[in-house]
Amino acid sequence: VVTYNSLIHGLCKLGCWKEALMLLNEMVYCSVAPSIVTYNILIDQLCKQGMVKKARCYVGMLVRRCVELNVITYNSLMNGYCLQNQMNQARKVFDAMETHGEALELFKNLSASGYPQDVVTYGTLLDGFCKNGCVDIALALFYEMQRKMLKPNCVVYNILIDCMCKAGRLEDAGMLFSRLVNEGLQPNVNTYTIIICGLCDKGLLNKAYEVFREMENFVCFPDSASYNVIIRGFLRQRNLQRATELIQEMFSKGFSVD
RNA sequence: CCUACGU
Repeated sequence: VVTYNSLIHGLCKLGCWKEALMLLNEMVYCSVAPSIVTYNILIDQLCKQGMVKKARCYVGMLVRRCVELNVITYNSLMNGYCLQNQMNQARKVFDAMETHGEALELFKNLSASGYPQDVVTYGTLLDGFCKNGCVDIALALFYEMQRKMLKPNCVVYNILIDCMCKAGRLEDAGMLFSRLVNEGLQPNVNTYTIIICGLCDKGLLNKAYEVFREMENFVCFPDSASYNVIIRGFLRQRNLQRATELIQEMFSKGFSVD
């Protein structure tokens, strides 16, 4: 099953749906039962490729066949709606996941109740609202998850920090960063890249460069995205000197420029 | 072997 799942995952990512479905048929033929992971891969990839409608139908079909789904299935579907900016639909999936199944009928036969929202559920919805410019709703969710005793992780903080940076609210981003550290969490490469990006967008390249150089002291080594972000920043300021220097540096580390 | 974050 694991081998089939990996192959199906790869084919779906490449958009080779025909081949993926042939493999699915083949596994049934070889009496290898598809698992929940197999279904989740199909649903997630349909969603990521803009076919939420199909994903939704597929979930409906699995439910009718009494296949046991899980929180990942619904997180994927919810993410699909977020990616289409269909936040009302995303919210409906979210509500349908409420532990105490009354919300069940809000989303016709989704049968999502009893799969309590987890940190990823919140992170997904938060990100959806942030990307749709609903910062306040996102923040409300951030507080709501804590009331529900779900500890925001680094990804959740990154989502909010990115949102603040993109809104030009660097002070708020900074406060969230402090909070992340105060909670005993470790910022990761994404955290720093997000902040560097925010500083670059504000034209604060010296500060951005400082963060870029200091992140290594916190065991976060700049990756290809970090380099690309700061190089773009310097190019925008016409600092070809610094940009060239960094391009060479990233090349020497085996990264490539976008 | 599957789900949320940075260009």
